[in-house]
Order: sequence, then structure tokens, then C-alpha cells
Amino acid sequence: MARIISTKNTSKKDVIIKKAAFLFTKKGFASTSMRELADHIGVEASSLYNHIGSKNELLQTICFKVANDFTTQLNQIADTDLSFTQKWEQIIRFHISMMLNHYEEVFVANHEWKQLEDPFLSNFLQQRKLYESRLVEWINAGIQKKEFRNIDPHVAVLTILSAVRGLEFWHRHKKNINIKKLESAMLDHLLFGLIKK
Amino acid sequence: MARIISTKNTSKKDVIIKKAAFLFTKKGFASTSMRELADHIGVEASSLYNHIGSKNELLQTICFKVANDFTTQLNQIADTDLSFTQKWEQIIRFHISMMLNHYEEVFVANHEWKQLEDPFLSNFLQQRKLYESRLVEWINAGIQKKEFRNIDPHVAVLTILSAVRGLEFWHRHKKNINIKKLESAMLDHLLFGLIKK
DNA sequence: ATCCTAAACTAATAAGCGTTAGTTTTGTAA
DNA sequence: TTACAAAACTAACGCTTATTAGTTTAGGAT
Repeated sequence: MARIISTKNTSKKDVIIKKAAFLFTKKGFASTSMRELADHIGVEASSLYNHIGSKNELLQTICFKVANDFTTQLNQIADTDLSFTQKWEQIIRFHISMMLNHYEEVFVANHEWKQLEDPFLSNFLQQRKLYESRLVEWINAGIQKKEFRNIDPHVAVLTILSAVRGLEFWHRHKKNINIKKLESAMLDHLLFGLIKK
Repeated sequence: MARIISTKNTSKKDVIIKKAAFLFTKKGFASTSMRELADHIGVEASSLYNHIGSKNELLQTICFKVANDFTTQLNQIADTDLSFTQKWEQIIRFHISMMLNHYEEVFVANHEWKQLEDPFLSNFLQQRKLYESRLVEWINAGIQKKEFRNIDPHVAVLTILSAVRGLEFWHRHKKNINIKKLESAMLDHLLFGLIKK
């Protein structure tokens, strides 16, 4: 009889969520069936329901885990008395490391949140909106302290977050890249631009 | 008897594709049913098949239309003798305008291409890879001409393309933004960075 | 008025979906 | 060895899916 393999640190539920994140990334939430998920784990579809509540619950778990990770880190950096340049450097580095080290979960949260159903959908969007508005304030503050150029703060946040999100295209050739170098290169472009002065 | 409304410039097929792009953007390809699409157009699902081949064909049409638009524009700019700074400014402005004026089609091409089936999937990826490698060459050439700072060219292309893609988040409040201003602000950040020198 | 054709309709197909109920297997502890 | 509980299994439910075949409608041309 087939069994889900779990260890002391990872429950059977964790195994299912991890594999779900992998498949949702690869094929999309709606196109991934419970039978397919079960196949990849090595059991029958109905067996999954001994450990999880529903397919939707899997998506919810992944999306909110990621959202909370980002919020927690933002709070932690906000509590320091670093300069706004340093705060931004820290949060950008965190986004990059999340992108590289928790690729699948972040990808699902970024791409499949639309398939959430209310009230989860509303909650998720509200949390993200709040997160972004706090980052806009970090830009505004940096401009006032003359650390940053006088740019549009909303556009700046959008540009930075989107650029980092683009690392999803990079993840495939993870083996071929030096992560530290990549991190520095992207930070360099976002902070200092393309053009030689 | 219900009828699909078409004009001299837009065939019934065009009407279906347009509405499909709208729904695929809003709900995702896999989560959009042909019945739903037909509902929005005002006919029965089976009637659609008088005008289109299949659901997959709709996705293919949208994805390759977008891909070809980008490739065509790249060729046109490449044929000029503008500086590489100017070439980059032109292609960025084109990406931004595609993002704002053909939002739904571009969104589908960016997000739902995974649902393509071979050989379309392979073709699509190959075309995109080629596009990106040509842009990398534009960065390399700009560095050699001392127009650009000595940055990692792959990272630069990724950063710029991803930042522009992020405009999809902006599209919702289209009414509230000045497009020209937005375009300039993003270009400014990508070219000159965040930090005051 | 009659005919033709475009384009709608209805009805049905086979396959796949998430999920549940009820049963059996399996490993562990008494 | 027996008893218990965790976690697998089989089978089935009721729905929805894309798509096809065959039929009917309706507008324009003869």
C-alpha cells in the first residue's frame, strides 16, 4: 500500500502543499487536478483528503503563507533605525531571496491568487495593498531626507517590485548563476540606473 | 435568434477573440469555459464553433499575435541608426504602450502561454528567447560605446522588461493616471536609478 | 415566392472534475 | 496476540467540460 513519505520536520500535509505549489507553478491552479497531484505524490486522489480540507484550501495556505512572510519582514525592517536607502536595500534583498529560495510558493501567490474565493480574495488584496502603500511611504521619506532623487514614489515601488518579480524567469537556470552577483547587479541597476553620467 | 454582432472591420471571429482575451485575463484560460465565453457574447457555446476551431486555437491566436507585434517592432528599431540609448528608449516606450493599449492580449500572452500545447509552446518560448537575446546585445553594444554603465547585460534586460510588465497592476486605475507622465517616470527610473548622486 | 447559405439552435457524447462514503490495510502499543 | 487508530484503498456521486452531429432559423438574392 502506497504511503506519503513524511519526516519529523515535515508533516504529510506539508508534503502535499509543497508538491501542490510545484504543480500549480508548472501548470496553473485550475489546470492541476487532484488526481494529478496525488499521482505525483504516489497515492490515490481520495487519500489526500485525510490530510487536507479541499483543493481551494491548498491555494489559500500557499498564498497567505507568502503574504505573511513578506509582511513580517517589512515590520522587522521598519522597526530598525536604518537610513531609507538601507531599508530599501534590505527589503529588495529579501524579495530577491524569497524569489530564489521559495520560488514555487511565491510564484503561486503572485500568479494564482485570482483563483482565491471571497473572503480570501478580498483579504489577500487588502494585505497586498497595505504592503505597497507602506513601501510608497519609504520612498517619500527617502526623498524628503534627500537620499533619493525626486521621482514618482508609486512608479518607483512598482518598478522595483516588478523587476524583482521578474526573477521568476531566472529560476530555471538556477545552477548557472551566482546568486550574490545577481542580487548585487539588480540592486545596482535599480539604485543607480542604466546610463553613464 | 441571437446573433454575434460584427462590423465591416471586425469579423465575428475577432469579436470572439477579443472577448476571450478579456475573460482569459480576468479568470485565466483554464478557468474560462466556452459556455461562459458564449454567454458573454450572447449565443450558445456550440455556435462559437461556426467561427473558431477550438478553445486552444483562441489561446494560440492571442499569444502569437502579441509575440509577432513585439518582434516586428524590434526589427523596425534595429534597422535605424539611432544610438543604443535611443533604441532602448524606443523599445521601452513601445512595451509600455502595448501594456496600456493592448492590455488584455499582452496579459494573456504573458500569463497563459504555459497552457499552450506543443508545438506551439516550443515555438513561443523559442521566439521569446531570441527576442531577449537580441536585447542583451543592445545592452552590450551600449556598454562598448560608453553610453551605458558597465552592468550585467542579462540582469539589465530582465530588470527593464519585468518593470514594464508590472504595469499590468496599473491598468485597473487607468482613468486616474496620466499615461505620458507614467511613461516618463518609469523610463527615468530605469535609466537613472533611485539614488541621488 | 423560392432557394440558398450563413449561422444559429438542441441534444448528446465521452471524458474529467472535486469530493464523499464506506472499507481495508498497516504500523504501533498494550 | 489483540486492539486501536492512522491512513490508505475502491467505488461512486453529481457536475462540468469541450466538442460534434444533426436540425432549424432567418436574411438576401434570384
